[in-house]
Amino acid sequence: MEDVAREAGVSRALVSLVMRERPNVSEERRRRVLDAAAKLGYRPNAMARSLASRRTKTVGVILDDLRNPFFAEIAGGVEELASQVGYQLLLAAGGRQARRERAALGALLEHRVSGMILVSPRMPASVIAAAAAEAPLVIVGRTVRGVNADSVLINESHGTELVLDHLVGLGHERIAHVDGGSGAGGPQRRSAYLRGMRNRRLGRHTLVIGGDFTEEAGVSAAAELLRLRELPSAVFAANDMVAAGLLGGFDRAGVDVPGDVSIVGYDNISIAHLAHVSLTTVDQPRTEMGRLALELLLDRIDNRRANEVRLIEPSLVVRSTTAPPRALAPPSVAAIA
Amino acid sequence: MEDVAREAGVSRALVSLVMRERPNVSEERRRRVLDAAAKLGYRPNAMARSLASRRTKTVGVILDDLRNPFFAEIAGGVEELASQVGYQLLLAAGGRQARRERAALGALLEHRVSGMILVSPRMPASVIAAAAAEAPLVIVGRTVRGVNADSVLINESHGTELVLDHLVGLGHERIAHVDGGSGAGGPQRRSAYLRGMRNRRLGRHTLVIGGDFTEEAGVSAAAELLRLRELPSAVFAANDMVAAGLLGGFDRAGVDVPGDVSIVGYDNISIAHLAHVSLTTVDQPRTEMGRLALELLLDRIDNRRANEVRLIEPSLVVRSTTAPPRALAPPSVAAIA
DNA sequence: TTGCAATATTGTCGCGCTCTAAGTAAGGTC
DNA sequence: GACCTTACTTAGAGCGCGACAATATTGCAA
Repeated sequence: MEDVAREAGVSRALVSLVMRERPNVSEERRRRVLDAAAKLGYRPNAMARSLASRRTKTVGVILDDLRNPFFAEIAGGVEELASQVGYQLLLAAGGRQARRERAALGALLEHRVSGMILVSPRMPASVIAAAAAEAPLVIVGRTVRGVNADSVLINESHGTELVLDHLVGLGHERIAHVDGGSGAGGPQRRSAYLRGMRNRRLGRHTLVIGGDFTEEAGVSAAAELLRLRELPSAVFAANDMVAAGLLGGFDRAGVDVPGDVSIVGYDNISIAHLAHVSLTTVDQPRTEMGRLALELLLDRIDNRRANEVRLIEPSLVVRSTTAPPRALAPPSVAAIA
Repeated sequence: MEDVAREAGVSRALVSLVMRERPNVSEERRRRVLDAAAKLGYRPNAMARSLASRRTKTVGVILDDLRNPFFAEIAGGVEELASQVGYQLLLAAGGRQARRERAALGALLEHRVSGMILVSPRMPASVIAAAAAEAPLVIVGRTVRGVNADSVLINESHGTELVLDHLVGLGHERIAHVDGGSGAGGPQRRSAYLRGMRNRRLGRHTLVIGGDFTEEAGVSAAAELLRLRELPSAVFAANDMVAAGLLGGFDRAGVDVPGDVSIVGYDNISIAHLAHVSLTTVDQPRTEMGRLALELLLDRIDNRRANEVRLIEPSLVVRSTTAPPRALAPPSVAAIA
């Protein structure tokens, strides 16, 4: 900085003012300083700047795994806004392990991030509460009671209701659910399914197949369903990967979708709309969720104190894996023949 | 740090030694210091540490877009290794725009990252060369001549050869290519296709449809192909998204895949293996690419100077979108009837 | 003329650490 | 008893800035 000042023939303080883009610097000096900086290849040191100003222009994001498109897209939303407002992104993955998440959390706090976004954290609430005391926090996809943080939540029960409304509207009664296990949204979707079935007086048709959020779970769920005396007329999968597994499993077994059985997924991942899949599913605006999370975080960095909870409303995307059940379907070509 | 030292009844220097996990500190003192730190909620300040030590434990990654699984998976590979070796990840997306990439580059350099990984950068070579002078650099998916950096490259022409071998082996001659535009690997695949066709004396069947790496490009390519007097017997798509678009477009037009036309993709994105897609495609080990890029970078940070180029060999994954062309296929059921 | 805002300078402190150099104290070794 | 080595302390400099505060220097209007 000294050198730049000398080169430009100005004071060190003025260089600092120019670098921070402060007002009240004449255009002429600004140019001289910038030219000198360019000539000398000077680049302000973000570390020194943060140390002196006690502010960093970085936010931390902790998520499960970048290779899961759901998380990657949320991170993409955060990144997009961050780069627009001049923030850097410090990213860490916890790999579904609370231990690794805590390590990542610690590292981000050592970097004195301005704030953090935790996406579906697995850590105990106490750890999150402690973190909230050290940096502004926004939590995505999980509720943590009594923590000073904002939340971005998906209205899982609404999403599930949309699915049930759609299927019941088509005439389905025997609607099974393939579970997502303990992953983000899994338990909520499951319990919303159970509740929704009861409320529709379909409790007797309730059927939950255990699983997780993988395609393999869908494949084995299909196998399990095929072993039943009678196939349900519709299956609500915990997410699209499971639905894809179901599709594959049924396809190989010669079961027609949606003729013999309707399938609904959850997430609307990019594959869902492909013609060969064309999966009816519940859409969640992931990029917007990331964006919103950072918006809330930036507000909070600017000293807003209220704990906001933003409920994201999912929507149903009807494609071609759902149809009325066999009994109610219009006579098929085979029947006519 | 002062406070921790006082609390633990030791000197400030010792606290520093403990925090840096240096040897020659007795277990007893180490415990006392760590306990005191925990009690006071002390956390070393990474900024101050970097400033004083002139080293940061952070690496920067610049990629196109996190919402593109290809990039997200590479980033995932980088992240995985980074967290294992105690490095932080500073991530920035360039959104396919050289301007934004340069801004991200500048920001990362201001943060004095230990090194950077550029994934398919769009920036001019001169900018990259300048960056290489400021920080260790590894470039993924692009060759930049005369730059002091390591590279991780995919052997695109080998991948393309695998595709052509496969299709020609099945008996195809009229093999069209849907282009990927100027994106990463696009031009290479295109020219490898042209060369490969010529070498196989199929130059007269060469047909390139313009496109980019999107599904929409695939859909409109399908439409364009359908307007021809005669459909090619096979189509080599620039990537899986394009292939998916082709599948959709052909499906809606009643064209049978692989009966009427075979389709090969490129990338082996997660959807490719789904039963309802089951796309024959070229696989690239993305996570390993990310991991390898960081390995090279860490070597380079430790002062290795040679410019290494690692060529990643893709492999062909044959699924069900490819078959012998109609003329050579065994008589169909319809023909028998 | 006085006044005053915008512009610029000078200088000093301190952010929270690392690093070096030099020293002390204890125990172990020959 | 001289000499290590290991464990620790003391002291200070300095990393590259930002944040003042105090002071000039300029126009330009009242």
